[in-house]
Amino acid sequence: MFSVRDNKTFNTPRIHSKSFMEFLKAIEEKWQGKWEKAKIFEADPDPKKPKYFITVAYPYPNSPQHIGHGRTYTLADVHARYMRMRGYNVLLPMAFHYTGTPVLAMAKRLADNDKNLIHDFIKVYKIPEEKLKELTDPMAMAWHFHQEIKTGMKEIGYSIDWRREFTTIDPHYNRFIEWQFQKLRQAGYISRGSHPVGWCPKDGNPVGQHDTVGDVEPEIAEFTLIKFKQNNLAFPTATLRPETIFGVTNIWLNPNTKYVKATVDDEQWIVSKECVEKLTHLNRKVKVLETFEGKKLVGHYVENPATKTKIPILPADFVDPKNATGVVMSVPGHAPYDYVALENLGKTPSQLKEYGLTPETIESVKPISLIEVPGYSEIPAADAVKKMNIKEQTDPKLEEATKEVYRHEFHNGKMKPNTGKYSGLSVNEAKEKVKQDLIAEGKATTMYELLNRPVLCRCKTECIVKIVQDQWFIDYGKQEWKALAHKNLDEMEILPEELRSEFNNVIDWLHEKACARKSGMGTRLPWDKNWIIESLSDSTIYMAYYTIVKHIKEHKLQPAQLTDEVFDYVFLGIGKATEIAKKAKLDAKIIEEMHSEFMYFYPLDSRHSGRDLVPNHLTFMIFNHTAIFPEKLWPRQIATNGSVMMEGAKMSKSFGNIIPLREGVAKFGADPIRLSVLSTAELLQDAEFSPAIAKSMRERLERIYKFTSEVAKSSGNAKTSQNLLTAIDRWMLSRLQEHIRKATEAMDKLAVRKTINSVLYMLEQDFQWYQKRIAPQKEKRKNTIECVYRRVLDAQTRMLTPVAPHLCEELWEMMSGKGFVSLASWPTADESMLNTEVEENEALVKDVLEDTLNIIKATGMTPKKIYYYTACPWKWKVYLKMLEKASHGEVKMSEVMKELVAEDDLKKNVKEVANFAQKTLKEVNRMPQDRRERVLKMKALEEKAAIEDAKDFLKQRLKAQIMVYSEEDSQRYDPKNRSILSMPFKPAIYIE
RNA sequence: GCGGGGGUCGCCGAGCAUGGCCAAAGGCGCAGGCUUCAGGAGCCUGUCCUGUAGAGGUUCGUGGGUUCAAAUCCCACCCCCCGCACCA
Repeated sequence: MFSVRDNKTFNTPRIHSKSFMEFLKAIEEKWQGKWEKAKIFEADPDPKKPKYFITVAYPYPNSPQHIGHGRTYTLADVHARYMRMRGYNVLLPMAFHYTGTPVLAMAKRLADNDKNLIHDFIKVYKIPEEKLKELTDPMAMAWHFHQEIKTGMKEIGYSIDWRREFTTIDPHYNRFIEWQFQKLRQAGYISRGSHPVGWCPKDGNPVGQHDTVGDVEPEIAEFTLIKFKQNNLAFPTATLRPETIFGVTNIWLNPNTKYVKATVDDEQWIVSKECVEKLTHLNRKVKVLETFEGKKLVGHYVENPATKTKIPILPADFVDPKNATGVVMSVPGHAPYDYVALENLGKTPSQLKEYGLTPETIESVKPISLIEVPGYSEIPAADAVKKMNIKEQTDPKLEEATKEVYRHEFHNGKMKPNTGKYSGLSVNEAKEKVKQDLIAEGKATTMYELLNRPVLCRCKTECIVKIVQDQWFIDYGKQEWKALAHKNLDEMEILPEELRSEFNNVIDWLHEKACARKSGMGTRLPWDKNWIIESLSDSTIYMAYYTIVKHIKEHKLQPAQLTDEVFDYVFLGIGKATEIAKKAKLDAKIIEEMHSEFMYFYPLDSRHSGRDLVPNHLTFMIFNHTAIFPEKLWPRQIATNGSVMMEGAKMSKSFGNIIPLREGVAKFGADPIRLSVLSTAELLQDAEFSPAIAKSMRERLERIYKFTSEVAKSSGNAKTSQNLLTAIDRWMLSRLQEHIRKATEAMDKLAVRKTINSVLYMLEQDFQWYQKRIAPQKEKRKNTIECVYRRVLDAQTRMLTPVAPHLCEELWEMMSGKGFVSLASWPTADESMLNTEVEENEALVKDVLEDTLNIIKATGMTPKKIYYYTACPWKWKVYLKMLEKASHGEVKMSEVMKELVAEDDLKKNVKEVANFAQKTLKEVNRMPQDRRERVLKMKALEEKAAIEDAKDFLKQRLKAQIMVYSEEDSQRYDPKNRSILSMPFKPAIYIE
């Protein structure tokens, strides 16, 4: 970094970090106030300007936003600010998503005095304790966080048009959603049916991952219940492997838990007591007739419905009454649990007696082999059990053994001849067939159960599966709809592009999505008011609503006035405005205004969100747009970003490592926070945040501020005559163009990290080099140098504005720019200032310095005098000739020499020429073509002049006297005859 | 299982889509020096190995291959992260 202290001409008052923080606070307030007053972010249709419409997924007001959220919003804001500087009429609006149950649930937890929640509210969210009571009202809570989030967005400086703010429970918005759903229904995309869901019987609500203790996703599987019969009494054994029915040797019941005899629909079943409630939730009619312990039935016989053999009921401790029916069929040949349980039983005759079983009964139960698997014996279960050395049926290793056997049998197993018509089928095929056949014959039925149970609801109740009846779905499974979604995606820009394939997959996977629930806030389904549209379904096309909400507010329209016909006209141009207006009792002009504003801003140019919304919200947005709007109004771009890591762990409430955004802004400043969340990672990756990063960003800004204010203070003129510019000035300006080009290219792809890198680091590096280089001439050329400074700072300030708008406004004002830098134009690279020659010359100086330092390092000497000898003209001639040849194919020594010798001036010293050509050959051949071309275009470099020009600088750096000669200079001092070693781009060096 | 992303010099992290000034940017850390009343900060130098002349050697998950040339292209394998829904 440049040192202010080095600039003796400047007399800087030192700003301490603390006071710089105060300074930041002051300018944040100052500029936010000015922006608001000047209404510069309020965008209205302007036919003279191209528009750019950006939206970000609106926040959910159940907690303050933290720095992690800040990344997504900041990125969108940076995008908006950039496009504004590129001359677009940019609209960036914001709203709040009240829909759903979480706020309700949280308010309830607060009312119930949930300790963890209260702790978070007070300690993390810094909510005064006396306010908590107020927040037990869900609306008050939502409103509180809504305001909290909004204030945070203002404090960090987002360029939002707040006139368009709304919430998703505003009655006007409800009307809009009703219209949307009518449209979906008319298009045939709404369906109805029954659907199994994870369910908390206490709360009476579906549970998803976020509703469970430990955030586990309830995994629902369909078990086959095979009915083993004792006369008319059915023992429905629950299994995931119905094909093994041919190997069933017995039935297991847990002897020490409660079972019931019950009427289930039209049959009599034996199931565990716990199973009853589950069956009820699965919509079966259950009536319990009798309750008893499992041991009561041990020793009874039942009939295998597939083989008609009579098999005994035996006791087993591993049987979990809470899993499915609590009745289990035993396949000891292929199920490790059954195998071990049977062995255990055989070894405990005393226990047998207790259940009235004889050793002979057990003896007669032999494993049956029905699947053939390569690499296993007749009895795979036995193999696995032996391999893992499992002795007890309670051994947790049994879980793994089961999986192993299943994996092998499923992929490589074949049904044996004793499986009747399934003989020869793969297990994979037989499984489904057997199941279907048994069900068709009435010998089996199915039951949903959680695979990963126990799953506990946040309220600590164990979850079960419920079949929700007559659930409403949006049917994303429709092929013709998928085709439209693909079409939209194909035409859309996806940032980062890597995620496109994920979108493609999601579009293919999606099927019916339950779109309404019985509880929560939101909009009621217009045709079935018992249902409330859930949050992922009422947030798919609301970007359109931003374009009209301004008018709704302005004209104080009533929800009832927003009829479906009004929306049809506004969004789809259907009907006649005057007629519709009359019917809706509003002014036709208003409808026209809304329509034209919508048509001006739509389609959506860019949609921003976290990448976690790819498989749901973002894809739903695509689908819904294609269902409702004509193709030319489909979204144009999706930009997603990864999350923010806090010291290595994902920042999230459940980890308790969040920093609320407002706190971060207060502590480190708005611009440093903006910079921090965008500079450490590119879109796809997770970004790392830490106070240290924010602090170092702030310090960097502080240095820029200090430096700029010094330059601004000086009388320096922004203009200087071209012919006063020296090589190094031209070099700086040339480099500047390159950095502008790179930063712009990166911004166009929203590679903000790269932009910041160019503007803040790469440009800065060159700028520092420039300052070092001109240091010896500073006084003499003050005016010109300051002019270069100003040019660099002007471009840097503009390019930094989208990420650090507050500081940049301040810098801009200091440098006496006109108006707001937020509205200034983004710099464009001036091709005419690109200068390869000065860049090559400067590279030469750098190389020379580096080589010299390397020699000093290797020899350990302290130089007094350093001599440089630049290559003589004939070497350059040979070099360029060889380059020329090399650009047409590989150069061969013999060929080159032939040509070279033909030249009169080279003929004289053939030996030296050959020697030099030999040395150059490799370099010339391996040089990349674009560089060859560049060098050939420049011809020979004025090396001597270039080094001569940097003499003062080298002297200062190397603390030695510098002499520069041309190789052929007759006056040269060259005791060791080093000069002969000189090559183009590589002067010879002699150090004394 | 299906799908997506990724493995780089102590750490973080560029570069790889357009192979070649790549021993590989930058930051952090570490070591030495300077500046400073001090704290912080700043500045300079070094930080894979070897080397008393600008050099050489070995590196970019593992193993192959393509090429005059591979961190970069191709193939196989190993390892890590994320998503799979009814919920924001």
